[in-house]
Amino acid sequence: MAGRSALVAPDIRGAQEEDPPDPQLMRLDNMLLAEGVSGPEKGGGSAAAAAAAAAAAGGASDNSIEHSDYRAKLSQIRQIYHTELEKYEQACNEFTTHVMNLLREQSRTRPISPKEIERMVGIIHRKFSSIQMQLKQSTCEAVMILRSRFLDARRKRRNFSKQATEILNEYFYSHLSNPYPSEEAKEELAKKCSITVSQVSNWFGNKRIRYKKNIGKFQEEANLYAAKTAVTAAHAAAVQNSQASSPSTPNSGSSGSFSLPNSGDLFMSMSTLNGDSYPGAQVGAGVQSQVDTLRHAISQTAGYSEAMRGHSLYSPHGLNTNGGWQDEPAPCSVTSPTEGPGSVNSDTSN
DNA sequence: AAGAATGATTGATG
DNA sequence: CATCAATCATTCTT
Repeated sequence: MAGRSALVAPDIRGAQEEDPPDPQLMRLDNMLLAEGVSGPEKGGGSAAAAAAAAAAAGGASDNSIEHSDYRAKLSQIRQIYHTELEKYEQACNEFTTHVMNLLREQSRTRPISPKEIERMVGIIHRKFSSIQMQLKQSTCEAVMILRSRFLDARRKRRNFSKQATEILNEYFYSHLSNPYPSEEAKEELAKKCSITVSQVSNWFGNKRIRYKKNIGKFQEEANLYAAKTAVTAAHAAAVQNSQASSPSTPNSGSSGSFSLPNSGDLFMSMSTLNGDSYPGAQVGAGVQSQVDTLRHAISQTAGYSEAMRGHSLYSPHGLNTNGGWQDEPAPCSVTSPTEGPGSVNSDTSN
């Protein structure tokens, strides 16, 4: 950061930057330079740059909006700074000439030595340069505040777009048994949602915690997204039997649409349905994942009754009662939600 | 305006 | 280093 302090402030136009090595002033100048406030004039491009950034953003608007906003504010500060500085210089010069004229007039009636004049001018300049220093200081302060307000992304955060949250939720609920996307998956999601990878990580971190915190709140969302992904995957199949699995009116928690007497039984029936819909052939891993999501939807809905209300012993999927997802033992093991917390691996599927 | 939702940060932990 | 848990600060919803 202290790289280009080479030609710093030998003179800034007015050039009454004092000879005394004032470290404070040096620091202020350095910072203003580094921040681009007192740097090269940079054309009149403040608005142009902001507009270009905003225009070029197009799809990736999340990051550049903050930046353009920040830059706009910064250029505003810069403008004020330059205006004030110029004003001060002008005032200084005017005042100096004024005093000089006065002295010259007085020199007729009084002998005034040039030393005295010099001293007067020096006093005036010192006075004005102290004012300049105040200006610089306040400008630095403003820049610091601006930085802390805009570069600290915690402030002025923007919610992700609806589409992005949908994509993230789809991934989360379709990988509910192990919602830990790999780096590649994170990159993919980031690209799809036009957010950064760390944002994806943040989102998953928050989601995991908050899902685990109270699963009840996420019930409808869970089976909604699970069903949605399942339908999306096997779109042709679900059309015919829309009565059975349509989540179009599942509101207000009443388990009417999804009420099922025996979870295992319904799971089986759904499975058969799924397999049936797919005309044989490619019944590979793809169908498996669909079954997975469907199973999640079903089990979630099934466990809605009151298992997790008072007692938090309802642990769906790999979710451990102690917390933490803990690797799912088998890719295909069905953890029936109606069972007690004791038996986790009910392997016998019938 | 109050409270919920939400994205980001921080400190602890293994 | 990634994750969890708590917390902050903003935005959305009522």
